[in-house]
Amino acid sequence: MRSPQELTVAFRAAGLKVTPQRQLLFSLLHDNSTHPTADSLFTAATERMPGISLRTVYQTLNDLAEMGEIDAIEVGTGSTRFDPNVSDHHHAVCDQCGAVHDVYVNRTPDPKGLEGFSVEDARIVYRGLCATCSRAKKRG
Amino acid sequence: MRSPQELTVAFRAAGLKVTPQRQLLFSLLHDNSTHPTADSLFTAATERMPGISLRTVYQTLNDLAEMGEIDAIEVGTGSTRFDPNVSDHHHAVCDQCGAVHDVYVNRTPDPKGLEGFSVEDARIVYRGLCATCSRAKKRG
DNA sequence: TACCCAATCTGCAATGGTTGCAAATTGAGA
DNA sequence: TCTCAATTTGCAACCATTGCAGATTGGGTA
Repeated sequence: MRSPQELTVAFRAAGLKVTPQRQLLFSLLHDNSTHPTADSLFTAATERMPGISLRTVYQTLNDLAEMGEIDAIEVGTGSTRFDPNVSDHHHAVCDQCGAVHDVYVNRTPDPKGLEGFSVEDARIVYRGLCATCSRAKKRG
Repeated sequence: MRSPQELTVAFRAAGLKVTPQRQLLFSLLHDNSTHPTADSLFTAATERMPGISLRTVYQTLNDLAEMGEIDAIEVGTGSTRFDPNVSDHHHAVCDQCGAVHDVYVNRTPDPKGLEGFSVEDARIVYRGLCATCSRAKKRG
C-alpha cells in the first residue's frame, strides 16, 4: 500500500475523510509484514488511542481493501488477514504458531481440466512449520 | 474416500459405531464432486431422514476428515467445503455462483524466500468465472 | 472564521458458521 | 439379552464480522 501521506491525499480525492483513527491505522499497516488480523490491529490501535472501536478498524480495513491498497487474505486460520503488500505473491502459514509469510514463485502453474473457466486470480497457500517452530521441534 | 461398505468396516475397526445417520452421510458423500458444505449435506440428509441434526452432520464430517477420508477445504466462500476426493489436487471457485471445481496441475511451484520453513502441503485456489457463468455473462 | 452536512465513529444488537455440553438413546461386543 | 461406551439431539455459547442509529466531526464553502 502507499504511504500514510499518499493515502491521506487519496482518501480525500475519493471523497472520504481522513480521521485520526484512519491515520493511526495507516501508520500501523505501513510496512507491516505480519499479516495482522482486524483484532490484532485493534489491540495495537487501542494502545495509542484508547476508545477506538473494533467497528472502525473493520470499516477502515474494508475501505482500504476496496481501494486496492491492501489485500484481504484467507489462509484458514479462522479470521481474515490483511496484507499491505499487494504485489503478486503468495503465502505460507505455520501450522504451529499461525505466522504468515510472503512467498514468491516463478510462475503459477496452468490449471488442467478447467475448460471454459476463465481464471482471474490464483492464490497458493503453503502450510508447514516456520523456521522458528521447526527448530523448536528439533530440540524437542 | 472409500465406499460406504469399506467405511463401515473402517469405522468399526476404529472403535466407532456405524449408525443410520452415518451411513446416510457416507452415501451422500460417495462420488459427490460438488464440494458440499455441512449445511447443504444437512439439507440433503433431512430429505431422506427427517429429524437428523446438523450437529450430527458436523460430527461425522469431522470424524471422516480426521480419518483422512475427506478433505476440509476453505476457499473463501464463508463456510467449509468437504471433498471426498483426497487425491493431490487443487480448486477453482466461481466468483459468481460459488461452484467449486477440481483442478490438477503438473507440478506445484517451489516457494522462494522461505528459508527454514518446512513445507508440508500446498494448496492453490483459482478464482474467476465458471464455464456456465462466463457464458451467461457474454450473452448479457 | 463560522457554518453546514455528509461522512464517520461508536456501541450494541444481530448474523452465520461451528462447537461445547448434558441428557436420552443406541450400536455391538460379551 | 445385557451392558456400557459411543452417538444423537437440542440448545446455548462462541467467534468473526456486519447492520443499524444516534452522536460526532472533517473539510469544503460563504
